[in-house]
Amino acid sequence: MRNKNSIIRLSRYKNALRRLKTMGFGRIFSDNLADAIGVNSCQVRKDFSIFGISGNKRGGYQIDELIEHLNNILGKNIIQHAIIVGAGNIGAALAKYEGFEKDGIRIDAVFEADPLKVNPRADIPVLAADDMIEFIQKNDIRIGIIAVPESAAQQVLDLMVLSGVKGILNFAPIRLRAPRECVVNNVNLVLELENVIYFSNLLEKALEKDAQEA
Amino acid sequence: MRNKNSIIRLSRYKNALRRLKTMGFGRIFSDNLADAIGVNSCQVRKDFSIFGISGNKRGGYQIDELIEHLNNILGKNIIQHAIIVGAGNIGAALAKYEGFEKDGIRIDAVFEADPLKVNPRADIPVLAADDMIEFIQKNDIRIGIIAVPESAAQQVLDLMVLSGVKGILNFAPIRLRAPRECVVNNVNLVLELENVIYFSNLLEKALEKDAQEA
DNA sequence: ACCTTCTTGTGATTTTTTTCACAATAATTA
DNA sequence: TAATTATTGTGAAAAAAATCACAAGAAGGT
Repeated sequence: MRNKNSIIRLSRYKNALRRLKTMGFGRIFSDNLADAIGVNSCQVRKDFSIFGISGNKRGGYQIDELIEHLNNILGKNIIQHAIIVGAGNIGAALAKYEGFEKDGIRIDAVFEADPLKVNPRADIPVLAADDMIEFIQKNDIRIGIIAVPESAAQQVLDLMVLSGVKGILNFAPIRLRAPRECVVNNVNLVLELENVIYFSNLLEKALEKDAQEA
Repeated sequence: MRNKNSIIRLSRYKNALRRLKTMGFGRIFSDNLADAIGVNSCQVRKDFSIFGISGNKRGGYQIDELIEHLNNILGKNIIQHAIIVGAGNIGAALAKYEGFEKDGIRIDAVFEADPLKVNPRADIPVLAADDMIEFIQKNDIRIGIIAVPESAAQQVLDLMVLSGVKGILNFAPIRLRAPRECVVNNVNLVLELENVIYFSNLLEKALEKDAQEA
């Protein structure tokens, strides 16, 4: 785990590679890939170097091999099973999102506290929250997605961990506490948007200033 | 812009502060705040120092003042108007998400290419994609959210920029090209989940190894 | 077969970010 | 009011990440 960011980039590379492949490329150079994800080419080579991926001097990298290699590193050559907790806006959208399946991630079920939203016959079944622990244990689920309100999030996490979940993607806008043996990754939508607002304001001010000085 | 991460943390602080306030706190120390968002206390003080926020030695920080100050820095003392393009799973969920409004971000409209999904009378109106440029210009919209498929994303960005949008939050899983005067922030849900999978696998292997060695 | 050209792979360097450590100082207590 | 204690604010140090720069080695040309 030499660099936490490099692993995020590996996923990006894989994405870009898939696109480049459909565009007809069979091999690729570090600078093409760098362009595609917006970093510089040594970054690409260094990332590959860290994970022991090697190419061919002057010949670049074979795309198929590269994707295979990345999938191995990312644990994507086996289908990954996950559940979502919370069938609200975000939870429901994630359940319907096709992007996961395409990437070897299967959402096995959604869990929801509101009995009116429970629907075991849906394409992806929406089950009662009380059945979560049993489901996780029976199906050996390792990955959970939390899409419940802030106030319920910690409790959901605790139950997941208790049942054996090892990795959690959390959409509740709050920092959750998890034991060492469980990884938590947070996505905070408001925060991402605030970030855009801040930097675009900043940029606008900087450009105005430049214009005045010129 | 001394440190790109510090601005992200400012949003997190603000979030935590709101929570701490509802819990009855009136003032706060750097180590409480650090705990709340999971960093160490010098980080908090250094972040504040960078943005000229100061507290009271031994007295800590007044929460109300601090929130006010953060809102100023983040440009959140004025309501920020934004639009969403794409009324699919993600776009629709974002439109319904209450988190934005609470934070002074108003979604003024959603734009959608599919005429069947257009509904100008919805709570947040869903308008025809062709009307986007005019809407952005008339309403002086600066912030756009892209929630369309990968294949349409670049085109949407280009139109937004052309119309005057200065900051974009992109949910399409692709790197978009934007001119210097427009900030783009990417959220890639599959990638976030892959990250969880990678690190939880890694952790599990590491723990197994520890157990064997012990 | 040799020369030229292009691209990888990586140690060294630079830049960025985080953490340390402690002087300065406000609140609290005696 | 003086002594004590807790907490800030920040330069300096350490750690982490990105970039440079170039030797090594394939591919293609002559």
